[in-house]
Amino acid sequence: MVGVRQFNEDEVIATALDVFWRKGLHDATMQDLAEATGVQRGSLYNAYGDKEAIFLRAFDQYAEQFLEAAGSALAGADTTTALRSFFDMIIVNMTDGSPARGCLTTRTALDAAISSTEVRQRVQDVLGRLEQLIGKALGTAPGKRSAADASRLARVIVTFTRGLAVMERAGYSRKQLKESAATFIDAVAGGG
Amino acid sequence: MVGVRQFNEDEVIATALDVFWRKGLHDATMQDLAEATGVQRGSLYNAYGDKEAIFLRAFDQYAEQFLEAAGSALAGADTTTALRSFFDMIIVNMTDGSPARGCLTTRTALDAAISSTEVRQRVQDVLGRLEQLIGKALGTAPGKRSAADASRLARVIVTFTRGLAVMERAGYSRKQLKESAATFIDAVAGGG
DNA sequence: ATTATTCTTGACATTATCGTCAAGATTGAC
DNA sequence: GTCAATCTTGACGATAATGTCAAGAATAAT
Repeated sequence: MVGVRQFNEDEVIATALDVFWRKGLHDATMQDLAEATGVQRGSLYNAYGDKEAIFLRAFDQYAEQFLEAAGSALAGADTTTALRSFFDMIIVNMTDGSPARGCLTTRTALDAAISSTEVRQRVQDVLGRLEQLIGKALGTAPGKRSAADASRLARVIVTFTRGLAVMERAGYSRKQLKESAATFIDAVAGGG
Repeated sequence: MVGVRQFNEDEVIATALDVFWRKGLHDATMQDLAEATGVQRGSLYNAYGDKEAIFLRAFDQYAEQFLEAAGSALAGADTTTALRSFFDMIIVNMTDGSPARGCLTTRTALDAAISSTEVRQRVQDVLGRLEQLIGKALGTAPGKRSAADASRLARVIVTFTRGLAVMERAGYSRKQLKESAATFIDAVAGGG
């Protein structure tokens, strides 16, 4: 290699992730990325092609972190414990930072109409994998639930997490979100 | 009045609502509004001031329609029936049109970070009123539920509707959304 | 040291949007 | 029919974002 790259790619992607998380794919500009990373616009274009390519890398990094954290949180002894730590993780994830950054996946999903197929695919992929993780966690509980029920319930739970992300954007506090999550868990773990 | 306005304001606002619903507050341009309504940009600025003022009028119209429809749907005999027709209404509302328009409130909530206080206020207001409507519907059921429980559950239900709106944007079909809603209703109405 | 390659930099052209304004058109009131 | 107020129209300037490019800087390999 000659004329070697002057910046650390991992650091740039991590910083880009923060920018996208705070502003969203659509609203973050190359200018924003350049300022945050300290890498000039031209260099970013040279290195990655365009904004979306940077986003995809950043989003992939985010998705891995997120799904791993979800998997860990769901590894509780019983369903209720697993769901409690899972929702705690989710809610902290979206209410962290000042101002809170919200949920990147949800924000990106809402931009669906103006995003490329690749971006939409990434969102679906994360939600699908999350659903799988939850389904597995539900499935391991003492078998009073059928596999089909576990699947359906997993999707309901994923849907509810998306709802929490919207409520956060609408101004609900971490405490309020936690209370709703607790009520939800009681309802589905108790009766479903 | 002299030099009278050449367009019907109600029609313009209704058309603007359609544009905002399809594109979102942020992505709809005055150009879009001008083309859709047949009223020139300059005239719109003259009549309303700016894009947000038009949005607020359109959103208010939307909110009234929506909450009235929600109220009617929730007027069922028992809680389960009420919730079923409510979710049917919600899901049709967000999957209607081709391509589907999604949920305006949810989309607007996600734009929160870049919107004015007034816009955010409108979103909170709709969600709060919806929560009230649902709480009332739950409260009228044979009193096996305390008022506090009904409140908490109402917020959970609102949150779940927001989740459905996100899932719709992520690409889930009307049928899938209805299945999730049915599972959700069974869980909360049965066990909660 | 020289070379060839790659990266960096700043400028450029393009496109889109915003909001404003002056000139012209329209119309109710007298 | 004239007047005065209001609306309409098209043009304008400002700003911001995109993506491209040529010239210069940096460096690994020889």
